[in-house]
Amino acid sequence: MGLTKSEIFTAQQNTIATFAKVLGHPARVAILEHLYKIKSCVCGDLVDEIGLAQPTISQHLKELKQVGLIKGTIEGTRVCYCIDDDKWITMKAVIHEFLDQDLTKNQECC
Amino acid sequence: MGLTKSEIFTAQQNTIATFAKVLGHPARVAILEHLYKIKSCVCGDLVDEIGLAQPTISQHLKELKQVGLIKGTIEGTRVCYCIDDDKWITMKAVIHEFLDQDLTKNQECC
DNA sequence: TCTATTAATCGTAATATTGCAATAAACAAA
DNA sequence: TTTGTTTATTGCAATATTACGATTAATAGA
Repeated sequence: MGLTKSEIFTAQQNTIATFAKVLGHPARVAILEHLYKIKSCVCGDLVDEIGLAQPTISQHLKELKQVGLIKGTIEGTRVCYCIDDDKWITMKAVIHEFLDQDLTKNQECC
Repeated sequence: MGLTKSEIFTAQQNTIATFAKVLGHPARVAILEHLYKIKSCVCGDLVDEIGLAQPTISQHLKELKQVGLIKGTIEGTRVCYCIDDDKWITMKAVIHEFLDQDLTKNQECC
């Protein structure tokens, strides 16, 4: 079907999945890494930096913007993209909480 | 195309994306959470716990198994699934490293 | 052996994702 | 106004994902 049944999961589970999903493509990982490295950030730079066509980059930026991880400011003909630090911190907290579950070994089976 | 151009990204970027992708569905998040809570872990339990059909759960388990996050041991007619702690630790390290990039505010733009 | 139980696989339908060429939109500068 | 620059949008093709019914495979137990 290709359609996720989000209703049957908790809000937390859906939140984790939403953040993880957007990180689930190397281009978006690369974009975020690049936005961290440089201070002034423009889409054109990203097209050069990453080896994908401009519409493709634009689309990945859109997805990152939709979950709120980046924000874009129009500056003339250019758009200045940068990471939304608050959202990044939220994502970090959500994913960390999930990943840092207690590693009590399940020795009873396996 | 639907086909990710992994060649143009670094191994680290691809690794992050691979782990994130598998966490990018609430059912798989729920499965992992459940496997953490209980010690003895069986596929049937998961079908009851999560509200998806048995073939669907089986498919999600397969994806988790493919990235190595879980392992299954056959026990009679049942299969005992549990988290591969080593792989979990690897994933944690990889994702933490990415998420904990220095939050040096990009005040120069935005 | 026959039956029940459990999980994997197959097949299929619906939808989503990835990628890009072509085009549009928005603005700066000549 | 015209031209160039930059980013977004549209439209499309190819592939991937999600979900499930039907079936199969494997084993336990009567």
